[in-house]
Amino acid sequence: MLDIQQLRTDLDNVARQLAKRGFVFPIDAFNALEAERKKIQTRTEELQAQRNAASKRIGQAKAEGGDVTAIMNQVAHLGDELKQAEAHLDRIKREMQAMLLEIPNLPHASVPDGKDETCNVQIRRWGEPRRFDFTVKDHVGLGEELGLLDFEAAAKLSGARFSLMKGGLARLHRALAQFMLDTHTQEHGYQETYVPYLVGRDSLRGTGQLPKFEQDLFAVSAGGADAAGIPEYHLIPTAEVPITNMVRDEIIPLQALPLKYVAHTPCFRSEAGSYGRDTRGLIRQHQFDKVELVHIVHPDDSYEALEQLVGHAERILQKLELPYRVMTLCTGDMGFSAAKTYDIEVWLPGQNAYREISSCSNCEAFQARRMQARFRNEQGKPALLHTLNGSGLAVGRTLVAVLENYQNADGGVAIPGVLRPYMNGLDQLRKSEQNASEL
RNA sequence: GGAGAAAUGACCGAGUGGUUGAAGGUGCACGCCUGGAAAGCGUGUGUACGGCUCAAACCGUACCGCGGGUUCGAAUCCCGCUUUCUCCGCCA
Repeated sequence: MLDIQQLRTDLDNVARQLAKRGFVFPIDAFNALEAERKKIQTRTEELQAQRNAASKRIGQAKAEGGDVTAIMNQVAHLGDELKQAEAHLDRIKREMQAMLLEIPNLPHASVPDGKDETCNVQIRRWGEPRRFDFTVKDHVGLGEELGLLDFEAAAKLSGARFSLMKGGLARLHRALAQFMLDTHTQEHGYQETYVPYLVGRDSLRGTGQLPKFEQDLFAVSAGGADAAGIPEYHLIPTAEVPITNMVRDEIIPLQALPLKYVAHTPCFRSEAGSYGRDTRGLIRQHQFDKVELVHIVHPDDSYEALEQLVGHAERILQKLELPYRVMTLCTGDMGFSAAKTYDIEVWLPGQNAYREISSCSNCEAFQARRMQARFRNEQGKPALLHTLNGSGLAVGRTLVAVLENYQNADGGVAIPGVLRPYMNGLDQLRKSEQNASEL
């Protein structure tokens, strides 16, 4: 949510900045609503003041045993008008709030202009894609030929965009998540958290998924779908939601900052509107695991924190020796809540392309304002925090990257060195039946 | 799922219709005192929104879990909800 004060005083500039990300600010509607708000609020408060003054006099008169009917008559007519004014003001405030909740964050000055992902800017590259002297397979071919990846079974159980892994592959998937958690907690100073996978609407509003992106979420109601108009819970689309909302309606003491949390969770996304995209394989699933990093920081420190955050995510790929590049997203490609976003894209030999494996964003005070997430500043006054989040990393996509980058001519897949301790020492996924049962 | 109890400021805690933003205490800040500290004494100590302002001061409004209602007036009365605790049932 943007600062209403800023909208009142600097509207044209705000509208111009939002236009860069393809958002058309309803200037006229806003101004009209704001003018009405001012008028009605002034009137309402005036009436309230009259009522309060009269009531006070009634109290005094009664205490002195005086006659009260004269004042009562004076104030009698106020009731209806006041009630009407209050209702009107309430309506306007709701309307204003609804408008505010639909407006995306302002892009930071350092974000490149552009309409879509073709305008993103590469800022660095790490590692060289390996050269293969055989025809590479993609992760689907590899996983299915190993007998460890079964999309048919997943489709039978749940439908499209679900996956089922077995044996060494399922173990590798778990190993990746463990490895990421261990690295972030032991080397990068994050506190591990275990969080709910079902969250309420307030939480989703806080981080910006609601009200605008309801169709991207899965809703859950106790007692089944028939029970509900408004669903009780939503499955988290990312651990960013539960983790960041830990500070909702809180005032964090200055010396507690920065807060750095990591969680490994499944994520659930409806992928509405992505029909036909990435239909093959593990890249785009309704359910996937992710290790998520969240920073809750002092506003002065948030851009430094963003650089650290990206570095922490990159560190995972470096340890796995997977080539990647870091992109600054342009204004037109950023998510709703972000002021600045870096995407990390990993090299996938099966697609002969770099594909997103992490997205790290500074949301500045955008989420904090929605959440009323504050800290007590140097003057002892509550002030809005800045929130950041980033994948560190998407586990499923990392698994894809390992399979494709570490494949051998015989269809086997080497286990990256850092993962072997998590794999009971196994150094290779082989095309043998035993493979699965050895573990 | 059933029965009961509770929810007040940073914290504890008083307050069953009338100058209550809210007694008292703790904590915190500042001052006095002291060689220094403690104790003691004094003063102060919420947030949000709006008006007027360059700004501050000032003024107004709202806020005692949340949402409604009754009333000239609600922390206080009524209704609904949420959360926490206790007991019973069920359960990984």
